[in-house]
Amino acid sequence: MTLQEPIAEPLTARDPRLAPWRAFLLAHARVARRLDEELRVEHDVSFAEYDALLTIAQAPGRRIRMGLLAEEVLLSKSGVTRLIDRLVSDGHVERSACLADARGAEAVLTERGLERLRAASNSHLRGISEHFLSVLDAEDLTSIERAMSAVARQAGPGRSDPGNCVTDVPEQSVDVAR
Amino acid sequence: MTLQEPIAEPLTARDPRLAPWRAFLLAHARVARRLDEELRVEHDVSFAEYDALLTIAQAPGRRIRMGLLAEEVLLSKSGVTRLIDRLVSDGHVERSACLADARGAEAVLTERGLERLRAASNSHLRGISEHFLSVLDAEDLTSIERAMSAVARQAGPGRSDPGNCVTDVPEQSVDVAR
DNA sequence: GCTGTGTAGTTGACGTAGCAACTATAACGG
DNA sequence: CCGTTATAGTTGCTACGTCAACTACACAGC
Repeated sequence: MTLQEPIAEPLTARDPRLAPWRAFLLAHARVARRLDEELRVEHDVSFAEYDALLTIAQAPGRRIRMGLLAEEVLLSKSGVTRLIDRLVSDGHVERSACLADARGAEAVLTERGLERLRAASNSHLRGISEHFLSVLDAEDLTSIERAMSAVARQAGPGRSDPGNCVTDVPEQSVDVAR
Repeated sequence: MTLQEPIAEPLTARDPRLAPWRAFLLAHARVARRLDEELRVEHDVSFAEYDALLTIAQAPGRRIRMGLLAEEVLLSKSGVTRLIDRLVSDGHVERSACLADARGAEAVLTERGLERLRAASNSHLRGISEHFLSVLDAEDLTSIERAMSAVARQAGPGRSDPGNCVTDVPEQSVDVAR
């Protein structure tokens, strides 16, 4: 189909195409660990918590439904329940009943949560620069984005109902970076 | 250093260079989840267990020191202890005292473990093809390998003593794929 | 050879995530 | 309206992984 047949041969354990795959796994493991560690040490926030805070901050009104949050941060429903539990007890988030749907709950970012996010985003973005972007040139970045998007699309959504593949992020102005 | 200055500006939350980063995270999360799920459903083995079995199988004599295994599979020492505990109770691995160092222990692959690995490697390699390689052409692969290796190198080893960056894998003939 | 320091691996306590079961509400059909 | 079915979140149980403390041995240097 492309230069070489995409699936064709069963692929053996020493196929050279496994090298990029292994590099991909290794790179992710190392970078994720480092960023998580940095966030914890410098801001007492885990990577998952940071991701949740950021997602809530970017949502309209700085509030988001639990289910939607679960999709955004790639966690199960119960995982999100517990993550929000922690953020609530830290005072970073408040639970709020959903007006439109009495079953629903929303996570609302508190002022404290926003401050924490702003502070953490500084070092986190620096970490991304340092551990990821710094060794990649513009060409790498376009290539990676295209390839990784294709992979993500191919692998499909991570969990829950397949009928709800929300691709559009709210994209509100937050700019926690500055 | 490259085409654009490596770190330069502080990087804001809406920098376009974050898109590849996000795609990278998403791709990893989805593919890793899928592969793990497939291994569990089809062969009752987790991704981590598979990785350990494979690493042991590739080591000389199909046995490996615990510490070395920890580095290879990107786990803490205690993580490996427990992983091997599980594999031992499944009958896939045996613990063996180390002749050269009485403190040490080795994990030895059993016949059963090797069979399991062979079976699992079939579907696992198929999964890698399907969820990762199938959407990438040869050019993508070289690009990804180079970029990801650079990232992994930059982020440094995941844990433990920095003085022991073993890059050379034993590379014994095993070919569990066929 | 004994003592002090370093290293290999295990264990205990804990944190986090997942699945399945459950509760409460919504939404639909008659 | 009322029963049926679907959906949103939470909870119990369990699996897995980490750190810190611990045990046992190795390897100096005297």
